[in-house]
Amino acid sequence: MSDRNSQQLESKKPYHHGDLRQQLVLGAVKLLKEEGEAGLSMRKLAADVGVSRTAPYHHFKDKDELLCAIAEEGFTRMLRLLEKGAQDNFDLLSEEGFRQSFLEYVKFATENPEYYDLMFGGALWRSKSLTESLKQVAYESFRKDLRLMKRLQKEGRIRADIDVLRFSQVRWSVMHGMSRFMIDGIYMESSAIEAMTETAVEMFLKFLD
Amino acid sequence: MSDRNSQQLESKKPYHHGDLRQQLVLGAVKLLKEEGEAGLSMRKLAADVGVSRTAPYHHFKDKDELLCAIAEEGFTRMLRLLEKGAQDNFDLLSEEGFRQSFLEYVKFATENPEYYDLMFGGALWRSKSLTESLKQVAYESFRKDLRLMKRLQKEGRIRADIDVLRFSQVRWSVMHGMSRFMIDGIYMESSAIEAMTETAVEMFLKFLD
DNA sequence: CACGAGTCTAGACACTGTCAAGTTTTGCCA
DNA sequence: TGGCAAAACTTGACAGTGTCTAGACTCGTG
Repeated sequence: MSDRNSQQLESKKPYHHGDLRQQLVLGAVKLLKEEGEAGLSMRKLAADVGVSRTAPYHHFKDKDELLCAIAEEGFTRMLRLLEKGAQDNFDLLSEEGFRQSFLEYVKFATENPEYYDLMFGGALWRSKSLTESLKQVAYESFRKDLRLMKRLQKEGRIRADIDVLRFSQVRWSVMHGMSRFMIDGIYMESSAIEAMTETAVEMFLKFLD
Repeated sequence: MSDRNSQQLESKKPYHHGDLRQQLVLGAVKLLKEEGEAGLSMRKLAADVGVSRTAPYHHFKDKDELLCAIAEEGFTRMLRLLEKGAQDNFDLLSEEGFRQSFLEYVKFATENPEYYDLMFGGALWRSKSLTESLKQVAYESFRKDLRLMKRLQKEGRIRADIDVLRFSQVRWSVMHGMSRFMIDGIYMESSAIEAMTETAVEMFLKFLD
């Protein structure tokens, strides 16, 4: 009884347990962080949160749907971070701005591999189990980047003969490739990040001239 | 009895079943191709090949060790392809050579996702279960690329002030990022490959001038 | 010809995702 | 206020997974 009350105090409990959905997502991220992808099971998660094995299925149709929810949160987190960075340093195509945006992207990826894996991992995208809302936020991210590039081109910061769609895709590919190599432990020395970024930035800036 | 004999004819059978190891790798690749990563289980594989569930464990300590063997084969396949390409078109840093090497890499990745996933997937690299022989062939691939770049720099095809290690890493990152986006179904239109490659090639060539 | 190594098998265990059927709790409306 | 449908939760069950152990077969070599 006192358990119940204390739980009611620290988080409003609309129905029985409380906001289980939120707690499941949080708990899942924690499990992923601590034990990796293999360590996240519905049953262990349920036990961790303190409900029966099948309780999560009243909030998520699937394990995939849970993973989609995490990925979705990942995207919003990332967008928040990148937007904040963009405000601090708006001139994306200055040498410093470009470098910063690159480093911030890879930093997010390497510091939040649990999220990044789900956001850009084949597990979700390749199966058709992509949640509609995840699709939306993901595509919005891509479109947002594209819009930014178009604006920069309109302002004359990118040559008119460059296809901004392809430019955006190539830029994202470099960042993605570097991030994946780091996360997956193929390039291991994190010192490489800065050096590689430096080379990449030089390349992009020279291309834009 | 006649089964045994016919099998003996089409493949030498040193012990009981025959070269189970090879057949397991082959069968696993087939399963991966047909049903994806989730569709490959030790038990199903064993049934497919026609042995008991635990038979594979006499040839591979782990499921991971099986996957390593596949990844290893993937590397040797890829190296063979790329080397053949390099012979046909030796001048890697000509516009056409650069384009070709790029396209060939992405082509291999998108046409053999079962291999590519295991070769560069976090599943194997992040866990410490990397086979020694896989590590060797993988690192040899990276070193090979680096040696090539060094040679090109010595020949004056790459400016002396460029750090070839970083150059090689960035180039590989773009190819890897593009490949991953395509394989994972995030960029879907395969027509994008050529357009993106075009942009990337322009960029690299301009960088080298 | 026997024996040990190499190869395969059946049985068992702990785990997984998820379905079906039942129980409790809640919000809402008469 | 009472009652009821719906939402949230539980227990039980099933098929599938990786992998361990103990035993059975078969082969090359002594």
